Amino acid sequence: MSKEVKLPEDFSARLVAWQRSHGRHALPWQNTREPYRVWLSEIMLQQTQVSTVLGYYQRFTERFPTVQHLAEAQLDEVLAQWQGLGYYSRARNLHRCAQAVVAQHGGQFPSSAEALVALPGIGRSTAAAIASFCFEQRVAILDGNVKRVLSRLLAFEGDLASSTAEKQLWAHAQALLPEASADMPAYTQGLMDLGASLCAARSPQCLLCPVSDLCRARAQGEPTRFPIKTRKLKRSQRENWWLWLEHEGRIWLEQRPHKGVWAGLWSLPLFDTEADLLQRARALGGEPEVLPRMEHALTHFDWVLHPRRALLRQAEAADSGRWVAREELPTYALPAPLKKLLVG
DNA sequence: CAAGCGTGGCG
DNA sequence: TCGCCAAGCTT
Repeated sequence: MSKEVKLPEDFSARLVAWQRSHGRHALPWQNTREPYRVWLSEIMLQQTQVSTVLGYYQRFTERFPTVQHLAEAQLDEVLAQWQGLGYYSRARNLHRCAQAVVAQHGGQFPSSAEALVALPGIGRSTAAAIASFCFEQRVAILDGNVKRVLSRLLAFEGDLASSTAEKQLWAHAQALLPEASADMPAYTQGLMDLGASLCAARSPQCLLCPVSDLCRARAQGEPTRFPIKTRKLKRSQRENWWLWLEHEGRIWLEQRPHKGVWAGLWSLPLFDTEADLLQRARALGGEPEVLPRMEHALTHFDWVLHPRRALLRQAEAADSGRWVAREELPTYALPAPLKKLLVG
C-alpha cells in the first residue's frame, strides 16, 4: 500500500470529519437551510466577527422574520437596525436584495451560486456560501479565513494583492472541494471553523490541526509566512467640526448622502473648519460650547472630530434635516461615535 | 482594478 | 500603543 497522500480527497475528507466532531454547530444561523437566514448571516459576517454579529442577527430576525417583511420595511428602519455594525452599504444592498427576491423570484431565493451572485450585495464568496449551505452546491468560498487556510496548506507563494494570484487561489479552492455534494455544508463550515480557530492568523495551533501533515507551510516550518500579501493600505488623516444644535431638548440631525462615509446615516452638521461652524451657529443665534475632541478610526483614515454644542432659543425648520427628541434617537441610524456623544 | 467603505478586538 | 484582522462587495 502506498502512503502517498492524495491531497484533494484527504483534505476534504478530514476537514469534513473534523467539522462534524470539533466544529461549530450551535450558532443561531446554523441548523437551518432557510436561505433567508443563511443569507442574512453571511451579509452580516462580511468583514465582521461572529461575536459582533450575534446580537444584531437576533434583533434583526425578530424584527424582520422573513424576506417579505424585510422587503416591505423602510430603508431607514433597516439602517437603524444595522446601526453600529458598520459598512452601511451592506444594509442598503440587503434591502434592495430582499426587494429583488420578492419582485423577481417570487419571494424565494434562487438556488444556484450563479443566480445568487446577480443579486445586490452578494459577491462570489457569499453566493457560494449560501449555495453550499442551503443547496449543497459544489462551489468554493474564498473569504479571509479560507485564503489563510488554503495558502498555508499549499504554501501558495502568490501575492494575494494581485488579481492573478487571487484567481489562482480560487481555482485551487474549487479543485479541493469534496466529490460528494452532501458533504458541502460541513466542508464549507469546516474551512470557516478551521480558519477561525486553529489556523489563526497570529499563532496557529498546528498540533491540533486535522490536516497538519498535509500542510506544506507547516512542512516548511513557517506557517505564518502565508498568506502573502504586499498591499498596505495608506491611512490618511481627517479633521472636522461637528455642530450639536439643541432646542428644548431636541437635537438637529441631518441625513448623510447615500454615498461615502456613513452613507444614509443621521449625523450632526459637519464642517471643514471651526470658522465655518461658528458662522453657521451664530447665524442661528447660538454660541457654541467646546466639547472634548473625539478620535475615530476608520479602515482608511483616522478622524479627529471636534464637537461644539449650541443651545438655540428658537428653532427653524429646514428641509435639510429634522429636530429629533432624545427619546426618538434609538429609531435613528447614528454613526457609532455620534451615538457615544449623544447617548453616552 | 485600486480605492472606498465601520467597528471592535487583540497581541 | 498601534497595526492588523474579521464569513467582501461595489464602483
